Amino acid sequence: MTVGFVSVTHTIFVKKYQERLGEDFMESQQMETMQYTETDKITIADVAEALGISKTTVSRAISGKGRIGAETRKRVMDYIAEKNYHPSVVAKGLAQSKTYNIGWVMPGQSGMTDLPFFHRCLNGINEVASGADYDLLISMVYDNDVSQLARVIRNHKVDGFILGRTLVDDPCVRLLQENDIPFVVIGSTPNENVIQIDNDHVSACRELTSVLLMKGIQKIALIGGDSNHVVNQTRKQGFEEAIRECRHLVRDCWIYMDSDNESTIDRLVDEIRRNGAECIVCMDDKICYHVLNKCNRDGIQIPGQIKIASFYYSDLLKSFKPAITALEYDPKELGAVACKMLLDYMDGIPVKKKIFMNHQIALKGSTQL
Amino acid sequence: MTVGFVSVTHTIFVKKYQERLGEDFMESQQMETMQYTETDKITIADVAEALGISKTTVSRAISGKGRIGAETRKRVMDYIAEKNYHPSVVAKGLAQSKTYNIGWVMPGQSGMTDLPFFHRCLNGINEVASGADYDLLISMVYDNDVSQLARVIRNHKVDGFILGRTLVDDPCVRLLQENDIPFVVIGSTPNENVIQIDNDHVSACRELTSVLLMKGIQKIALIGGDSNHVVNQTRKQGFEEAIRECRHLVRDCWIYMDSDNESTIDRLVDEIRRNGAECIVCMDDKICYHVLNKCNRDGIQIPGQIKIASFYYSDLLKSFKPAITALEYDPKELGAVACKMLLDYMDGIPVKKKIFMNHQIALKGSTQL
DNA sequence: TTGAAAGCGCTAACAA
DNA sequence: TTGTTAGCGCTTTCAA
Repeated sequence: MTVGFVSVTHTIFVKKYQERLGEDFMESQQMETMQYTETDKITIADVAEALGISKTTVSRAISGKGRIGAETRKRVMDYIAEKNYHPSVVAKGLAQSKTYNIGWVMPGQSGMTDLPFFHRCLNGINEVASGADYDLLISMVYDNDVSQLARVIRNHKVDGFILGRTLVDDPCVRLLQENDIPFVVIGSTPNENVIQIDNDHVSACRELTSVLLMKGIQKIALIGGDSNHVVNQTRKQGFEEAIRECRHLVRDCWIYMDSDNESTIDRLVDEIRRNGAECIVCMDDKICYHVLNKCNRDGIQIPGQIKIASFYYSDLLKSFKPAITALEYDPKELGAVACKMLLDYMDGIPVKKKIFMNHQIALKGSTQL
Repeated sequence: MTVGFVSVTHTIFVKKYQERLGEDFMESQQMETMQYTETDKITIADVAEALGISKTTVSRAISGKGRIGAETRKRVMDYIAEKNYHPSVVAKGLAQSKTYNIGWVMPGQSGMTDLPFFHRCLNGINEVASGADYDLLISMVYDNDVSQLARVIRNHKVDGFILGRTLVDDPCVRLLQENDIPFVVIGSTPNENVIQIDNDHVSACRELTSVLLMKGIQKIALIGGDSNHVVNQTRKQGFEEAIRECRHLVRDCWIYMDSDNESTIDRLVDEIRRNGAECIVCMDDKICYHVLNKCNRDGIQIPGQIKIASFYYSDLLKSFKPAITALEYDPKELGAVACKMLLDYMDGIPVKKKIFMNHQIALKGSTQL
């Protein structure tokens, strides 16, 4: 074993789970085992028989659909409460040609920054879905590999989908449209005929940028991420609109897209400072995070030597001092509305094609004059 | 509108989605709407009829179970390929009293640090689950509110569960055991009769700590998180075992548990330095992250003035210089093995009660002498 | 107000 | 090798 910068592998890390669970591996593990045996459940037929009534009546009592005598209803409800009976949603679904599942599509290779957003969306989605007795089924897509999504579709496991993110030319959207499956996307897509729920990035970014300019910042730079993501396009647009509207206030303006990796950002911060910009606007929390780290490392004072703002706030930025001026959204609401829309749409209710959510501009110390 | 440290709310942020989707809100949005109409799908009966054979035969051709003539089989396969027919897993499940779903239980209030771990687990789980034509159903639990889990259970929507995390006295574990549902946990629990897949935190932490001591560190401090989490207990144990085994090398040793919030950590770092410790061992990535930030802010040199190691490595620590000495695990493998175990267990195959995964110790610059 | 019967799309004895 | 029949657990006409 050596020490220092050398990585020491204590135990080998290479076996795949197929081999892992082979004889050798199992032998080396603790020996005690467990074995499962089924226990059987009570059905609607059992309830009907016990009460001396028909399955239909029981069904009616539970679902509340159709006429039924108040007394009969009470007998059924009391009995099932006592026996702790709960109907099988799967069987109900089969009879109604529904699954009571909705598919949640998210990237398989998400990183530290997207995950909290998705997770908050999920909280909102889950809240309204479970309220309608729907559950969420995960399908992960890897870049352009939509085979997992395709599996869920052809297996008829869900009634509709919610996409957590969209690309400019999104293969999931195409697949879903070809198969004529109901879906909504969180985010925006140029694709027509897609139900979209999004923050109003254009307005939000325009507003924040305008505020900065009106505060007196004359030289401003934007560092943006992957221009293949729709959200980055719209943020860029908002920034540009503000610049145009306030052009009398602007002396210099720089825009760098596709710059969301650390080394590029480090380089850009240097360049931007050389150019004499007063403020760096970061297109998202991750970019901002790297910019802030770069400034910290180099001892660049914020807001003294450079002002910083972000078009997206997240926990990543939470522990920086001074606090960061940023746009704030509510992903949980986004998810909740998306799910409600999908549910309505699946019920045949006409829904709007595009819904914009509200935002907040939080001006903090990082842009103080 | 004011500027500076004041938070400015541009658009109101308070309406709940119920209201949001009410008349007023809808009116203010873009008017174009969409409406969904069902299209119907082909079934096994259609295939059978078209081919002039029975449903059973078709079923046999597809499932591969039971004897069937090679030619008949080919006719069926060709026809369904042509018609792009795929059997309904839901109907199949009903007939077999299975759902082909497995429940994925994760905390609803997860933060930046747990999420990447869960997500990687999910990648592994998903890989083996979909290989067996199973899908993942999300159930979120909020602290001790397990009502979402209870819903999924009583609706009979899954065949088994995987828990992404366990608490010392976990209400999910209790609920699942009471209902006699198959499940496995990722992580460890003192609870007997629970199938557990975990990293061997005790050994790993013992090994890393020993290495540090053998390198010549004599005064060492541990900052640990919530002692209600099993994983934190086991990490503490590993640390203590190493201290005991190497007591001839140790001059001073401090252990602080339940210290995973920023302000506590800031205070502890000060205290630990006053005590003259040479090395801070952080129980997880989040704690380490805060320690590193504190050191950066205060200009404390690493490893010159203090050495830092972490019992858990994650992307959070990626961009620090020097690189951080840490234990490295493979969450995807953890998930994959967990899922395989669950599947076996549900099939009635005896499985080991406890599986330990391997780890790596990566010695980097942050602990260099 | 209640029930009988058919059916959702598939599997699994049991026969042939 | 193939088909008949009876479910899986629920809903939904249609009659009574």
